[in-house]
Amino acid sequence: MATIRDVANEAGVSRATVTRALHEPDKVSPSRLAKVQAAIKKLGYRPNMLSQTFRSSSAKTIVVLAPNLANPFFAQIIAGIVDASDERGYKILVGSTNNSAKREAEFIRMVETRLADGIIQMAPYTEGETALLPRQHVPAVSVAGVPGTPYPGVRIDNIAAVKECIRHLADLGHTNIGAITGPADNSNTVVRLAGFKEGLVEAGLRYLPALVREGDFRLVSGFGAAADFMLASNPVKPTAIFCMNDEMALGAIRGLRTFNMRVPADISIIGFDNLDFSAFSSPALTTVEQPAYDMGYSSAALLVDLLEGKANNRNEDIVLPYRFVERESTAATNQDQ
Amino acid sequence: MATIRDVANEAGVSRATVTRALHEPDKVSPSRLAKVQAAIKKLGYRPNMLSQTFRSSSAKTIVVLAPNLANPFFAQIIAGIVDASDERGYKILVGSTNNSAKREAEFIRMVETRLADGIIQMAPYTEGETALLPRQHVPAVSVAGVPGTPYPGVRIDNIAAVKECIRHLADLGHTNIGAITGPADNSNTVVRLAGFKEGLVEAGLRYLPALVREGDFRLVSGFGAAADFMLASNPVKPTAIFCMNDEMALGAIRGLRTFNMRVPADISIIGFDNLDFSAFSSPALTTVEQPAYDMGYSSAALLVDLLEGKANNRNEDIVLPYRFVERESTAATNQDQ
DNA sequence: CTGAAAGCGCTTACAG
DNA sequence: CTGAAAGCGCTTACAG
Repeated sequence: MATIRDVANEAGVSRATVTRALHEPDKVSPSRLAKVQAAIKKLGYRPNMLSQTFRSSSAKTIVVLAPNLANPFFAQIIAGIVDASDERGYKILVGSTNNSAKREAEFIRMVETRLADGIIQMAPYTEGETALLPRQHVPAVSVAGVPGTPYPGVRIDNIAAVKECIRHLADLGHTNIGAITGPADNSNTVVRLAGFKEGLVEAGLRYLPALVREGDFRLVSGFGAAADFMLASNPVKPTAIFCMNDEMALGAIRGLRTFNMRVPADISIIGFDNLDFSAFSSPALTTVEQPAYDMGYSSAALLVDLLEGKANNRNEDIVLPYRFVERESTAATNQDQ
Repeated sequence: MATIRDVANEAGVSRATVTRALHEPDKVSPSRLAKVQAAIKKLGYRPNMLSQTFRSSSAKTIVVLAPNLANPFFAQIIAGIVDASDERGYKILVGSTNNSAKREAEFIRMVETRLADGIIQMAPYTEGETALLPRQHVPAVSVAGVPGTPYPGVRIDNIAAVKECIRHLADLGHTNIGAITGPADNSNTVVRLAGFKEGLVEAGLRYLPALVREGDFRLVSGFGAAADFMLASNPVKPTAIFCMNDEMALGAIRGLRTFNMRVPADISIIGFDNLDFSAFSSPALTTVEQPAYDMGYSSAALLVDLLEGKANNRNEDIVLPYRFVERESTAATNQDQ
């Protein structure tokens, strides 16, 4: 590979002049500029970006910490992050933590060692062994998280969204409203569960732990939780289930079908996220739309602003609007029951 | 940030000794080693990886070129790529090309400028303006592509897989078998269409262009194509449709429902990929399983082997086994028709 | 085992 | 506008 020295020799100028021709061409005399450009072309010169990056000690790179890359909701967010980063000239390094504190620490170290400039953490966990990031002095932004992180985030108002779901169900006449949650230590689970309880109270309903099952945000866990509801000895069965994401809702619908329960005739199901699939399932899923792509886009834009000193560091969350989407999976209580 | 010089001063040794203490500790006397380690700890020293990377002129980074990051099939592949890369000590840079040759060129340049060591291209396009990569001298591997790329790839035997789908349909008594394809210029579309035609021939059936619709691999396009079949003036309607991916198949099922067509009673549907969702849809989708995660994992392992000279460069594809998965969306032809 | 020196490829004051 | 020099932080022969 040709270096700047080769170009300088070829063009008969100094290396400094080559640099200037590259970055501040108007500060170079036309004749030399032409010579340099000819030399660059002749030699097929490309600046060594490893060197540039080292010199400027900025990698122009953002690490995205994702708990689960195969999750389609996260995939949407990442698509938004990548587009915003591209526009701002930043590269995206993917970090799959698998909820391991050790893995997370490695990525934090990448920022400490200048390999990356900042971190976007998707759906950060609550206080647990995976909550390393807050303790480090690393530029960070969370996306699809919850209030109260020590760094700014881009999210929706989860509490309000969940309450709207419960109100919808209560308005349809449901009194035994169940829930399928995410992992108990997940911050979104905690917040949405709070919203669930508040929604119940506002509807004049009681919170019954027997009507709640813990899932892991994946399809199968929704299937299993639904089956568990059907098999439980508890005589009180939910006539409606709020699921903390669409995948579990879709899994639950399928699980219910195994027990010959029709959705929504026998039982109503609500999801959360509004995946593309949710509009095309049978029945189409009633859910809460999170603007995943926009959330990703905004989080990257926010982090870049922070890195470039264009945003105040006041640690305020950007709260994007959600949208309640009523489709076919919810209906009035079945009078036969 | 403390540098190696600070550590050397603090420990009272030379910088070379610090480097050795870091990388070849057994070549350093125990007493100095201890001093260096103490200094590192005291100063909280972390090697500047930008500098290390520059010195060794290897970024230990792989660029993943993805046509569409939000696609769940690709998300699975990426998950595999990331895991394999992590194990081998490589980082993953995400490149969203949006099928733009200009964008693709930028990522190729990253390799040329040493910012990355190689490229994994997902589902590469055929000869078109987006087929820049083959012409460059850049270490590359394709994943989920087709035979004939100028660099090695990890894929399944698409032709055989599609033929198995058609045979399944023919065995069920279908004679009017339609197809919903991907974009016409997509290499997977081209290859699977060839398999479709071969399958028809082997089943003693004729290929009818009127029974083929072009989609774009997304849900809505499957929906639209199905609607188009129903609305077409052509009296010959398919009694079974082979869809080139699961998303379009799921969209098609939904579209058919709009016309009161039941799957599989009135019409059979086959997908391709076997997304998680496909097992949980109603009806559950008959499809071809591509080992997406493994394909991603293998492609990254292969590229790293290539980069490190551990694989011969003979440009042979790794062909992973697919699996035909019969579920509920296919059935014998409806006798009423 | 150890250190002084040179160098990776680029850019940034500095002096002219 | 231009070039010589110094330096970013690290590592690699080289000599001892």
